[in-house]
This record gives sequence, C-alpha cells and structure tokens, in this order.
Amino acid sequence: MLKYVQSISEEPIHQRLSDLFRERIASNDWKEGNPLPSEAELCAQHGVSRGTVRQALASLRSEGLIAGGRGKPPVVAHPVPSQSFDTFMSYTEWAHSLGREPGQRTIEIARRPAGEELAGKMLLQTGEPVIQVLRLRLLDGLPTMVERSSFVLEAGKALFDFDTDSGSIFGHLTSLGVDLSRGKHVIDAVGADEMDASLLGVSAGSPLLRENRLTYSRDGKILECSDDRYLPHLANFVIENTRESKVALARVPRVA
Amino acid sequence: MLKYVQSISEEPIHQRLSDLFRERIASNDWKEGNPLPSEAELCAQHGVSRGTVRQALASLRSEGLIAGGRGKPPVVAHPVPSQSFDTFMSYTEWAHSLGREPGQRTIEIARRPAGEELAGKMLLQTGEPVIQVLRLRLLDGLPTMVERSSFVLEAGKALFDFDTDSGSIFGHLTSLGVDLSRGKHVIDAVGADEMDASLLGVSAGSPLLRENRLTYSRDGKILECSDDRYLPHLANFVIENTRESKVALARVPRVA
DNA sequence: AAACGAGACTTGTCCAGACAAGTTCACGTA
DNA sequence: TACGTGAACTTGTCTGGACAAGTCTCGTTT
Repeated sequence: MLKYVQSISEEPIHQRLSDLFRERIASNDWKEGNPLPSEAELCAQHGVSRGTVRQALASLRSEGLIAGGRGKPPVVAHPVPSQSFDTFMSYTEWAHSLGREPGQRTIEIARRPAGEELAGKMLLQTGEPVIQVLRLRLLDGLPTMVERSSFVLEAGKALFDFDTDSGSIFGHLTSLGVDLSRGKHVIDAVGADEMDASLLGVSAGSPLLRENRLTYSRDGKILECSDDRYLPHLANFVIENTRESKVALARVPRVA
Repeated sequence: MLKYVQSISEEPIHQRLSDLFRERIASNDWKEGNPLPSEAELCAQHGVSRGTVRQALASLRSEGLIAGGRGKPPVVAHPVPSQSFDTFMSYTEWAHSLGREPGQRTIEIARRPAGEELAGKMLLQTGEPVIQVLRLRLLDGLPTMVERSSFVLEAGKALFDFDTDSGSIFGHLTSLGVDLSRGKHVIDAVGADEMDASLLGVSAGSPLLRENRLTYSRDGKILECSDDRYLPHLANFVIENTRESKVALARVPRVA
C-alpha cells in the first residue's frame, strides 16, 4: 500500500488519500456499513488539514462509496460494482478482467464507401470511405459474439498493419494515441441472420442480444460504429442505479 | 429564477449556486463548449468566497456537466442525457416523460408460494408467499412489454386494494412510504414464449429484449423481482459512459 | 426504570489567505 | 514576419479558523 502511494507521490495529497481510502474499502479493510474514522483522526493520521481530508471524502461520496449525515461519521455504503471505461469498452479487457481467455477470428476487413444508413449514424457523407471489420469473438475458445465494426478512415487506416486476429483493436488504437473517450451504447434484441447463425452455431432467427455502439473522441468526433451480437445465454448487461447517485443511462423508445 | 432561489433559501449557498448553474446549463444560457465565467467573477457576482463557488463547481464537475483544466476556465461539457431514478424505474413515469400515454392490462394478480428459482433470486425461503402480478404494458395503446413482477409480502399486500389497471405500482408503493431506492437490472435477449407471443402479437420464438430487475429498499432488502420483456423494435436501453466520470454499469458473463 | 437535558463530539458550511501550476496575450527581439 | 519571453490571469491545492447543526453519551431527575 505504502509502495503504491510513494510510487505516484507527484499526485496531489487529496487524490492519494482518496485512492488509499478506496483501496481500504475495496479490500474490505473498511467494511460495508461500518463508520469511517472521524475527520479529525484522519487529519492526525496523515498530517494534513481538514479541508484536504474532506476533499478526499467528497470524491468517495460522489462515487457513492460512502454515505452519511451531519453529526454522525460517514459509513461505507453498499458497493455498486462498476467496470472501468476500458473494461466496458474493450472485449479483450473485459475477458481478461474476468480471468477468461478472449479470442477472435477475423472474417473480413475491408475498405468500402459508407452506405446511407451507416453514414447517417456516423454523421458522414454517403460514400465516404470507412474501414469495416467483421469478427467472431470467443470466450475461452467458445463463440460468444459477432462484431461488425466500422471505423472512420483516420482511425481505421491503422488497422491494416495490425493483425486483427491477435487481440484488442481498442487497445491498439489507444496505444497509438487515438483518444477514445466516450461511448454510447444502444441495447436491444435481434434475431440471428444467416451469417450470425452459422458463426455462432445457432439456428437463424434465434434471439441475440445486440449492442449498437458509437465511440467518440474527446472532442466529440465519432470514430467507430459497431453492431455487436451476443449469445444471450453467454453475456448480458447489468445496470445498477440508486436514488442518490445519478447514473448515465436511459431507456429510450426506438423510432420506426 | 430568483423566485426559485428565494423559495428554497434555507438550502446552503453552494447548493443554491450549483442549482443555479445547472439551470443555466440546462436552459442553454451557458452553451456547450463555452467557458464559464472565472471563479473570481462568480465570487463577485454572488458575494461569496471562492471556496463556496468551488464547492458548487465541484458538484457540477462530479456530474460531468463541466470539464476543464488548470489555467483555463471550465467549459460546459457535452450533455449526457440521463434519466432520473423514478423515470428509469417506473414504466408509467417513463412514458409520461416522453409525452406518451402509458397503459396496462392486468392478466392476473395472485398470492402464491415462491418457487425455488424465484426464492433464490429474492433471497427468500422456498415456499414463502409472494404477490405476483402479470401485466401487459401499452404505449399509446400499443402492446409494448410483458411484465412479470413478484413482490415480497410486505410490499405486495398493498396491491390487493389497488387497481393495477389504473397506473403505476411503483408510484403507488412510493406514495405509501415504501422506500424503493436501488435497482439492479440484468439485460439480455430471450425468445417469446406462448404467453408473450399472444399478448404482444408476435410469433413464438421471436426475439424479445428482457430486463430482469431486482428492486431494493434503502437498507438493502429485496422488495421486488421482475421479468420485463420488451418488443425490441419498440424500446431499448441506452448507456453512455466516458473515461472521466465512472458509470455504474457492467457487462457480465451469465453462468450456465 | 424511564425520561430529560447538558455537554462533548462530529460533520456541514463558509471564509480568508497563500502558493503552485498552467494558459493567454502582448511586447520586444531576431 | 516569425519567434520567444515574461507578466497577468486563471485554476488547483492546501492551510487554519470559525460557527452552525446534528448525534451521542452519560448523569440527573422524575
């Protein structure tokens, strides 16, 4: 623990403190429902002023890790399991975080002009070239998801000299400095088409869980549009929400 | 605006300020991408110290409404549309927020002992009585979703003297003081069974979007377990996440 | 034994000041 | 004209203090 704190000691104190507190909660050192030490104690223990301690606690509070009221010490709240941005955005990261082995079989990678529908989704001109990748994704060797990704040229051109069978496109792009920083995910259900059926080993028309994803850069440019179809008995989505802390999610009607 | 601030003037200053700023962003008075006034200006305008202004801004920052870095003034961030807890939890609230007309046809309401599977989900003893409601939900008169809800006795007994055809169970329970304050939603896809098919007017086996919901009280007790099946061309789920602000959501593997 | 109340303790709120670190812009120089 | 340099400005960080408001404990009173 100390090692960690020291290794990043350029970070501001309040952030080191909140990281430390987060870790204590995660490691069950501070147990759910138990009260935290008082602010005065924390000040003395770490040799900082009350404002700094409060700044660290405010960070935890905004994440919903602690809750409490005036007069009584804050208590460790019910932990809402939440995946990091990388884990949620990247299939490979996700599988690794579960201790499973991700895999993929690239069916095709192509450069072609965007059709009308795709161009509309990605806010491109119809006919603008995009890079399209069709892959079957595996989990511990078993077919789990069919991925149809379309990249804008700027992001996708880096894929031709990348072995798409070898791993994470998300990770590869990130390591190249492409800043994928926002995702919008529309989740619905769809019947398997002929391609889905043969790849996933189910019969045509059987229900699949579909995630339509748009990935944005920091400045709001759309970089990727994806249609991922999961075997519903193999993967699904979990959302937790509470009255106190707002969560960015929505159930929306789909226009015909 | 002033009226509003005055009417709740018992609230702390930093909260009134953040409410005011939130409103300015919502009303497009402060436009997306534009920088906010400097902290010094805000202090002078409202006659408060910098700490208080910063406390208000920190609140907006934690909600992802503003973003910015050291040296330059914070800018209004891309608004991530997010539904309130009530709107996400209650079908009736949801429809109303869209300006649509919600409806429901109660197929049955019954008290029966919980089966093994349900008892496991709700952490009850097998055979403990639960109240089960089966309803077809409509949107502007059109069948949209089949809802299978099971309530623990404590919450469900209030439903027998409630006309389940008349509106929101969530709203009714809330008005009775039942504190539904947390939800866990597992989203997957499933083929329509005979009952779903006849109610929704589709053929058996066609793909439906399923939400398995557990509703908790403030102190962590499970009050409701629901299996909602949507016509996927009529409703789906949207999740937005960014690298900066964490979101409570997860994609999880489903154990066989 | 139960109810009440004073006081200690804790958190919430707000202020004023100081320095560090980054940005912006105008001015002077090459 | 193009380029750096530096001052002014802005936000981030941290401190110390003060009072308000709520909680808890324990001793006293009923």
